[in-house]
Amino acid sequence: MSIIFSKGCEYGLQAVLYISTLERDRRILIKEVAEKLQIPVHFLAKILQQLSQKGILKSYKGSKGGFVLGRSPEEIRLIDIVNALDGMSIFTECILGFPGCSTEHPCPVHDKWGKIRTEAYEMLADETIADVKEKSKSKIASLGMDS
Amino acid sequence: MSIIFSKGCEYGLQAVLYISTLERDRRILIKEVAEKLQIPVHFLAKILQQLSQKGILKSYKGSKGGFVLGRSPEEIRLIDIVNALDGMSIFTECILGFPGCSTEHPCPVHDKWGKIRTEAYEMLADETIADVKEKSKSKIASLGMDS
DNA sequence: TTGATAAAGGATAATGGAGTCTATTATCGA
DNA sequence: TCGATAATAGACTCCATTATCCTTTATCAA
Repeated sequence: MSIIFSKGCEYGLQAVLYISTLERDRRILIKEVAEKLQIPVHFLAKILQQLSQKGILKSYKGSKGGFVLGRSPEEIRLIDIVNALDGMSIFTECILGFPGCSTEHPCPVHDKWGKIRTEAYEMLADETIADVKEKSKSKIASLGMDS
Repeated sequence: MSIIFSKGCEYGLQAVLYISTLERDRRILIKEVAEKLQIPVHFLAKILQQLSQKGILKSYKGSKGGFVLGRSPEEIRLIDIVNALDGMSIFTECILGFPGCSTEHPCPVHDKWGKIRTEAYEMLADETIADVKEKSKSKIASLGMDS
């Protein structure tokens, strides 16, 4: 087993991307997101909750409630979502698991992995959900199809 | 939480790197590796066992037993160890967790992530444990020091 | 042949992520 | 004001990873 992001983080990324493809002011129900993306509702509820607390989403309780983006899509970067849900440890910890991996005491792949990790970081930090809106739309549109 | 490799895979990589820094024909005890790298012995035993079954290590039972490399260090690539312990799913699965992510139905970061993932793969596939032997030595030498 | 050694292997616990369930709180509309 | 709605919040279950323990098997040396 190897993973990049936790399941919750994957779900969170998908959910925010989905919401970003809809009308900006429409309040989206957890249920709708869960059904569209095939995510367990109660689990998704937790995740959207965290994203609300971090300001990435904004939630409204009660009837006519639901979720909207917490700020404009140009101001939500993929890294914000990752940071909110999984934190930044993936960008700081040694890929080989060695303790104290640093410039002074680098692991055998410290430099090469550092370069790749930086690229990954920059990708996530450069891309806003506005940037990928159209790609998100077509990917989500493909989800219903028989695989 | 986000991880690249499982704990077992990290330990396996560290262990093989450690063994590679020692005399080629010396039989290394699990206990020695575990103490040097601060890995739970019994857990490490399982991992070295798997690596033996895959031919990356060779084991000898009984007194004067222990582990040696299963083939020459020039023929053991980091990716071999990863493949033996975690498999290749990290190089095939969608980073956002979308099902059916492919050229036909790419996720929003399919191309960019694909490029980074390929670089990561190539790094692990290029580096043999012979290549990183000296770096392994100095990293492992630094482990005892007070952090 | 026997005792000591060390890996193999199976059974069992502990931990944490993933997922479920239910009660509570806030909001809307009638 | 009341009932319906929907997010919030906490407790709880489940399961895979991580870790531990113990018995068996193989090997060496005396």
